Amino acid sequence: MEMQKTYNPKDFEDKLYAEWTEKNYFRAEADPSKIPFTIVIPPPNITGQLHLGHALDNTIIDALIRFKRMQGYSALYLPGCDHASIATEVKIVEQMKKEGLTKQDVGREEFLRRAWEWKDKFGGRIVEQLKKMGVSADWSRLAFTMDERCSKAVREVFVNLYEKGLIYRGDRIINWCPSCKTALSDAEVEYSEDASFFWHLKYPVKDSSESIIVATTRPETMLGDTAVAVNPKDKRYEHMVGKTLVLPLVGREIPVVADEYVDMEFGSGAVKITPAHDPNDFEVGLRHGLEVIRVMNDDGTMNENAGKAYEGMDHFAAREKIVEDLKAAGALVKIEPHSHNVGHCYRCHSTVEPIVSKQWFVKMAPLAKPAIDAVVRNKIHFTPERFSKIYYNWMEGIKDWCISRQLWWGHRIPVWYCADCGETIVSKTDPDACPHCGSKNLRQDEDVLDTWFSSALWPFSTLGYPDKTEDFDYFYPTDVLSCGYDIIFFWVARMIFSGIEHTGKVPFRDVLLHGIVRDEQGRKMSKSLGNGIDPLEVIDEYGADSLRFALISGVAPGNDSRYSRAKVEAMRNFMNKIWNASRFVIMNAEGADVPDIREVKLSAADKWIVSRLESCIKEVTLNMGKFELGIAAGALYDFMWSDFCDWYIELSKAPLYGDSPEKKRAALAVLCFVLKNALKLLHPFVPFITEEIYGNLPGVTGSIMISDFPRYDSKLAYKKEAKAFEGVMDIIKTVRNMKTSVNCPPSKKVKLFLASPMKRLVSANAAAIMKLAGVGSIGFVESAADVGERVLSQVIENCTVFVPLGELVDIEKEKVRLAAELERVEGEIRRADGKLQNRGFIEKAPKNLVDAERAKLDKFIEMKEKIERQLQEL
RNA sequence: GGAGGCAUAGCUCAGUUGGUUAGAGCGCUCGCUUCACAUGCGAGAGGUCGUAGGUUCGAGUCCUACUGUCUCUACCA
Repeated sequence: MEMQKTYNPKDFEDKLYAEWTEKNYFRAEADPSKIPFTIVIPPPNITGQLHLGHALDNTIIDALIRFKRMQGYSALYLPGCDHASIATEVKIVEQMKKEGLTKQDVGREEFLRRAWEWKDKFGGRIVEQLKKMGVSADWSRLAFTMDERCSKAVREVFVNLYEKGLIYRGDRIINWCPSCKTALSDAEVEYSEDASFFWHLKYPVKDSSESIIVATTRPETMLGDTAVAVNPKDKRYEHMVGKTLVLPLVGREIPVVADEYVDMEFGSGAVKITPAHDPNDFEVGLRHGLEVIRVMNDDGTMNENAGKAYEGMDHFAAREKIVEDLKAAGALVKIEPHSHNVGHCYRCHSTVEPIVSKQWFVKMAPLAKPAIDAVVRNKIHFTPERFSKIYYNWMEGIKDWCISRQLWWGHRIPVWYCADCGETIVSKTDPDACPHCGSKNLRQDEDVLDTWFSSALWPFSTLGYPDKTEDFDYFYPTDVLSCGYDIIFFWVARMIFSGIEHTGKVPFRDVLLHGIVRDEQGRKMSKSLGNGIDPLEVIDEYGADSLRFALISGVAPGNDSRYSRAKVEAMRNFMNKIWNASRFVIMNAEGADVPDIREVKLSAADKWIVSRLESCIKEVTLNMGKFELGIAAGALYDFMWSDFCDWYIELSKAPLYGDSPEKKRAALAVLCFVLKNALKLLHPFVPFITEEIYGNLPGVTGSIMISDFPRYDSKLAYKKEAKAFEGVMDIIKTVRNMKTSVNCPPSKKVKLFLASPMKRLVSANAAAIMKLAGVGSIGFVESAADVGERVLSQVIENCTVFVPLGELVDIEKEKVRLAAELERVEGEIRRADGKLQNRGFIEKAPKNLVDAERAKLDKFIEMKEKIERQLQEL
């Protein structure tokens, strides 16, 4: 088959993916003769399309999966999507708004119909995007958080937790989004420093001329005040404690209480207490038995408790009016600018109102303890390690998890209330009648569960839990969990305690965290900035492999990275390089009989590249194991481009186009051997191009994705030979350098003279030296004088290089250059000598390092002598 | 308030348990119609590794403080 001159991924990416799918290569079997290796996808939200963060996620995971699959594991990449309760619901509400409809207009049933329609559309789109990326996921196991399997797990878990007393319902302060009209968990609130004001209010003491001043950032909540608190140690207010105040505008009589919570240094040292609308005040209220008066409705408007003047007003409007009225009543002391942290809904960004509400909660303390333990005892390991500290920090201070949401899209809470006897029924299956009174008049809880409640079960709900399925037995616990560090709390932590609690096992052994993919200027990609990148567009322009390699190279675990078109372009160039190198090999191998490298006599250059390949195998394998994919990718980039293309392919041209059939056979054998193995090493990162080329290699059958990953072979390491051959390479580099330094065109052939003990090696590689350095003849001499012309000379390890360049040589310039060189070498001698003079170094450093340093010193001393001789001869 | 990250070439970043003369890509300079590739080839310039101490035979790497910067987290009304 003819290969195109340039790499054109569109010619084969889709075709190969279809072939892989058709041949069922992605399917992982519960095969007892193999070791399982499992990763579950961080399920993308069905709210929209994939972005570069997903692309990074999936590149990392797919690389690990393909690597393990090639190593003989039964590698399962389990794909799926998340229903993303609140996020999707927001989208659907928006969509309906365009039609002039609200949730209430269409009703629950129709709303859910629309949501499923949305799911089918976007879920399908996400799957297509993942396929474009080349992800080798087992689509036969495609999961969705609201499918039957996962929903069954949700009910199982809810009921079990309830029965263990770990789920309860109660009135607590929660975060309320007035726009989404639902409760939010603490994790779903984002704080930002907003400019606002501090309103100082004066509350008079009953039947007295005294008053107390309090400051607030939310004056409208004063309607719900049921006390004023001061610090018990505060001398200023000692006499006030126990007195009664008259709440302005309302006229309610409220006590002054003493509570440690109050910071004497802050504000006036007196705090108005609104138990219904502030988490701290709620706690104070509990301690002092204060009344809880809600003055706001769920939609953020004031309710009847706020009084007729404000009822029905939005709280922001009410705020203005209340401030006006307070001012008129003489209760407003002053207003000062103040910036403070305000919570916002993570989906719609409205200001979150803390309010008292009846919600379902998960009791966290008993769940957090074993989850912390699992990481402490290294049953789960974080990469990078530092994230375990962040995990501990959060887990140790965790509060109960509010799991009920006043939404429709999601898992409906499996709780029913009997209208006749008031019984609460919590059940895995829908009950027909009240077990207490037999009434059929049951009403299911209206609310759904936090979307993260089902995500928390993902590693086992997708594998069949609670049923004891073959998949569950074989693939669970999973091996690696890879995702961005931004969802440690939302997801990773919750999977850990859920896995331990419900399956008795940690859900995965390794957590591999990556950073955020930012834009070229280092900004987060976001809708509002319009700086998001669609992976599909990048793939369309450069191919999936280029994108994958760009995302993964130069990136360390846990570190943020920047996306730039230039980076992708550079990697596209690398793909083109691989493509053309392969084209070179295949063209030369065409029609020839390519032997195994063990059947041919290897040249020094051959042994060198094979040696380089072996160390590359070692480095890639090692770093894949440590999740250092960036390092592995970098090693491959260097090996492929520098070692294989720039050096070996050029070196191979001499035997390839020479007149010895034996040497040609050997070179061909090595070219094919090295290329084939390099492609295998590259395959986990760039699956398409490697598969396409692999199929064109002579004598190769089958797919690269199910071939064996290369194993380091010490018999092919050729350490000594490789090192020796580097001497030849140094000669070539030196000659090139010399020619450039006198503006001699590379194509102009020069005569080369060497004073070298490596005479045999040089002679054996004369053809390569002549070709790569642009040399016409090679001679051996003792010193520059033997050449008999004006020469440039350069002392390198084991060798002095002389190139007669006649008139081009400027003696004075040459003297300066040599003097500089001498200085450098002398510097090295001082450094090495200093080290060796140091008794501590000799005694404490490893012996091989000391020996190496001695050898180095000898080498530099020899070089110094030679350079001095050159200078003398000039 | 608490915690964590980052600071290395003009730019973007690697640098594995401390150990050769600190690397890459992009950019820059010079030279190349070399029969795989100009999405290329060769040569080169460019860094006292944020500052100050410390540990060590040895520090870009470990410790402490400081400066700058980013992020997470938290109940200061």
